[in-house]
Order: sequence, then structure tokens, then C-alpha cells
Amino acid sequence: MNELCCVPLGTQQLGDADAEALASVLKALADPVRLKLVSAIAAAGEGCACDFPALTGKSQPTISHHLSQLVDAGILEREQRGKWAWFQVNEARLAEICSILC
Amino acid sequence: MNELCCVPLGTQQLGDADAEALASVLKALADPVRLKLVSAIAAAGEGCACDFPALTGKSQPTISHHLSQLVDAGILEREQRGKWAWFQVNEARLAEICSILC
DNA sequence: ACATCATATCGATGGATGTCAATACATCGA
DNA sequence: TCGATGTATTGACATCCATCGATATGATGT
Repeated sequence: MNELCCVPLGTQQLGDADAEALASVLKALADPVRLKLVSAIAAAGEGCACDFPALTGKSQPTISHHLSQLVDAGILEREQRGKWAWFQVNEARLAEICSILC
Repeated sequence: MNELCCVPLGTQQLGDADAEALASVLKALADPVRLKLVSAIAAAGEGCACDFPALTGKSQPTISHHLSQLVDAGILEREQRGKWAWFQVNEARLAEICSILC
């Protein structure tokens, strides 16, 4: 999870590296299935991977793939409980994104 | 430019239509070239399409394509001045995104 | 150790996307 | 009206990405 640059978009011209970093985090969010996952986890405070295929209508491998992307982007945090994987939203990461956009 | 739903992500579970709408706007932002365009325009207050190929190192058709996506997403607003196309950032649209993420 | 269940990885595939060259369209000045 | 210039569209191509079935990995309880 790269550090997410910088100052608000309009403060100064975004450099190449910062643009890449910000784009990759936004890309992780920019998918309807992943947004539903983040929303469900945020609304409940936490969420178990076992519930998400039913919630989204997607297969277990697909959900696993999406969750990995969100974790890699620093948007979700993963916690193993027995054989279940639980996730929480990294509120600070979302706030970081907002602080750049606005 | 669709109306961008809803309440913060963690307030209630995001519906299918809202997830699609939000994802499409985020997708418009989630590209390094487009982020550089938005940043340049925001920093200067406005920007002319004629300057962007040099700024980004991309061809004129590529820039035109990216600008269209940003306008379609409601992130930029286009204004024709003679034969030049000028753009401004729709601050309200960015604020709308932030109000959903945080 | 073994069977079971939850999750991750692999391989394949169809569709979306960024990019450019070529060309069309639009606007202006002469 | 005509040439010049800025922008949009078209067509093609390579790459990326979401998705799934099959399978591997990991953890638990017996």
C-alpha cells in the first residue's frame, strides 16, 4: 500500500508518480462489486468473506480477487479468525482520498 | 451525467444502481492521464485542450477521448471559445464524490 | 492423520479500455 | 469561398480486467 501523495488536486500540478499512485487506488474503488463490498463492510463495521458471494451474486474466487485488490489498495484490512476472513474499512485511507479530491 | 446517488458508503448498503453510478464516475477519475488533466485545470482555474498533448505526452485524439470521458462523468465542464475548447473542474461533482466516500 | 470447510491461486476467456494514425468536422481569417 | 488550424470521430490493435471452473492451500475438529 503506497503512500498516497500529495495535496489537493488543484493546489499544484500532479506529478507522474503521484498520478499513478492515486489512479491505482481510485481504480480499486471504481468497480460496482467492490463498492458494494466496501459499503456492506462499512455499514456493518466489519464483514466476513463467507457472506459476500450471496450478497453480490458473484462466485467465491471472484470475491476473493476483489477483496485482495481492496486490501492491496489499503482500503480494506484483513483479519483471520479461525478459518474465516474478516474485513474492516480503513477509514483513514478513504479520508486520504477525499483530502486529495477536495 | 447521472445523479450521483446517495449517502455515505457506511450509512446503508449500496444498491446495484447506485454502485454502478458511483463506479462509473470513479472510473473516469481512475486514470493517471485524466488525473493530470483534472489537476492542471484545477490548479490553473481553467485549461485549453490545445495545451494538453504537450503537458501529458499523449496524442491529440487520446486527449480528446479523455476529456470527453471527464465531461461525460460530470467532472469537467466544456466551453467553446472560438476554435478552442476550454475546460473547468466541476468542484461540486468532486465534493459529491467525497461526501459519499467519507 | 483425516475429512471438512473457508479461502486463495491458476488458467482460460470474453469484454472493456488506452492508444494512435487517418480522417472528418468546425471555426476563423483572408 | 478557401485555406489553415483546433477538435472530434473512426478503425484498428494491444493490453488490461472481471469472471468462472478447477484445483491448491490452510485451518478446524474428530
